[in-house]
Amino acid sequence: MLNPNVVVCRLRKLQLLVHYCPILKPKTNSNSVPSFCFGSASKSTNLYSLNKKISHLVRTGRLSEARGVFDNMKHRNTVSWNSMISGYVKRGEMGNARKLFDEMPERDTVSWNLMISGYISCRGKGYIEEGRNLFDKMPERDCVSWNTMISGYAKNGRMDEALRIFNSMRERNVVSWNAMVTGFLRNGDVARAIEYFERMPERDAASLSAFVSGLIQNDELDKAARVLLEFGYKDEGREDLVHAYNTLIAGYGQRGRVGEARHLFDQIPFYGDRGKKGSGRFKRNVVSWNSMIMCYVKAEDIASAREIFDQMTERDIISWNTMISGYVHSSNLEEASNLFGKMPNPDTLSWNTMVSGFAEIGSLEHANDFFRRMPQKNLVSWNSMIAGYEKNENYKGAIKLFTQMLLAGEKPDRHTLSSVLSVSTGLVDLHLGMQIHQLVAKTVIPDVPINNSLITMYSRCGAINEARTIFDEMKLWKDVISWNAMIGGYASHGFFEEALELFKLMRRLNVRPTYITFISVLNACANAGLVEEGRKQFKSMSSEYGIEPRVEHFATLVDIVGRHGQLEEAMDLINSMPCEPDAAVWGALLGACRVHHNVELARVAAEALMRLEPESSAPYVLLYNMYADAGQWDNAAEVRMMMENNNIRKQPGYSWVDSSHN
DNA sequence: GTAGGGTTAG
Repeated sequence: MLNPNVVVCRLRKLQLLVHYCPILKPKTNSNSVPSFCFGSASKSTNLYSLNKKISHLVRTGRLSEARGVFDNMKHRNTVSWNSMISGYVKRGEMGNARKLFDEMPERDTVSWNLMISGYISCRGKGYIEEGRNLFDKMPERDCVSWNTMISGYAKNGRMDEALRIFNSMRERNVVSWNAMVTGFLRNGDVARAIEYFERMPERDAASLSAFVSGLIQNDELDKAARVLLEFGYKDEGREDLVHAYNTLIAGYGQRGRVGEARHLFDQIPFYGDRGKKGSGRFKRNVVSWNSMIMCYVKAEDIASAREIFDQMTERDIISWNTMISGYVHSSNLEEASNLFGKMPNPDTLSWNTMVSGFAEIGSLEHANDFFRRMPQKNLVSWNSMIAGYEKNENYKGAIKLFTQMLLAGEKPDRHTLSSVLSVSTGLVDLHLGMQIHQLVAKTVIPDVPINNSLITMYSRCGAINEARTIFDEMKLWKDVISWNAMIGGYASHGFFEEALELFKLMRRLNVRPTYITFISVLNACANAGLVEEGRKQFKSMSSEYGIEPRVEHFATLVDIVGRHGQLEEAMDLINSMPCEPDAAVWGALLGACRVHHNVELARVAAEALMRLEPESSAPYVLLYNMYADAGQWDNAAEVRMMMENNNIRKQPGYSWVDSSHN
């Protein structure tokens, strides 16, 4: 067993570790530079190839290696500095970028633009202002600088500022217009996006695909389709017009409209033929095929997905990964493994798909095997494996891996933290949960799901006031899960009035309850002995909200009315059930019969239980005791005989029986 | 090496 105190102690240390050194110091690698001498003839070629090397390393995310090369260069030009700066900018390490920018001997337009872009695209205090500051100070601004400002403001939701920049530009190019259209769409202003799209003096393929993609993000799928039909031919034909079509195919797929996606996919060759001589020529590319696979995968039509996949003459890594994920999502890990074995160069994403696939179906050994063997892990790899342990209730494994992850220098994100919060909930370990809560506060901006996990954790651990604090702090940013977690927390900890009070508030605020809400509400009624209220809530479920009661709701209502002595009503309820009553339902009835000494009905309930759970001794024992209490010794003896005949041994504890009789 | 657009994993 894992000692919780040890875990807490270890976590506290690791927390400090994460807090004080979130990112490993860049390793400088002097061996990565060839040690031949730099003659004047080879100087420029060396400079060129080293610059290329830096940009390659930066592109592949190997920033510390790039820095190593950079530091060891004898001669650098502006491109060397700019490449290095771009690496830091891409990672959002503006401090490091700024240091280089300040140190570099000569800055060109690209250097300034890089810094401006880094600052203004960063969500963070003061960054946008600093970007603006540099923009204002910049000696010779080019079109890229202006466009950077537009898209930066747009990314941060400040379309008013973006517009001001746009309006003060003397010369705009197509990118300026595209950035405005994209900005409006990103901020949900479809009307103005349309206006600007129509006002554009010229449009290129990017204008069209950006517009289409933005419309789709705003759930304007049909508008997007119309735009494509209207402008798709007319516009100067560029091969990359297919981008826009690919977007729409994927958009259809995302919303389950596979038929339309397929239609568009099939039409592309015809669109391409329209302007056969000269313009308007484009054809399906690998992304079109991949998107089509994805559509079928989303629609859980794996056979069709495979058909597309098999028809492809050229596949890229995304084709393979999408197809594999299709098999993973349909729990066909055999075929997924088969494809994984066949694919040319599986990348981290491929490995992650396999890890999460096996974890999802509960094969932790296989998941772990893939996880251990993968050549390169990323945050998703760790998260998938940790989530796998958590979902399969291997909490010890989850915590162990989480610890290893922190030790490996990987910084947890909301996915990690949400998993380990669930671990705390599963272990009902308040101390662990509080530690994770602190980590949450330091690491992420809490969103609704994370707050919900916190509410669940605190309420499950009995810290109902802490749960309520989080709940109240969420203000308007609650969803139905938040309400369910809080109401459920109250109901399961004996705060029935609070549970029902909160439920009333929820209804007043027009939050639609779910079947889970009603389980808690009925539970509260049951435990508070509120018979009439219970009946009323049960009825309102279907009459007011159209939620058909499930077996859990019936079980609770049977418990409510049964315990109140309304055994006939309880039996009628069972007979009226649209689904098969389960052990919980019959158990509730049996418990009620015991309290109210109704041996006849008890026998019915007990026999049903014997059928449903042939191994369990509980119904026999209960029935025996009831007959004995009633002095019906013949019947009691009969039950004992049945027990012996069926080879049932008495075992302690029956969870479904009324707790007061346990 | 800098500005706008398409497909895959938790």
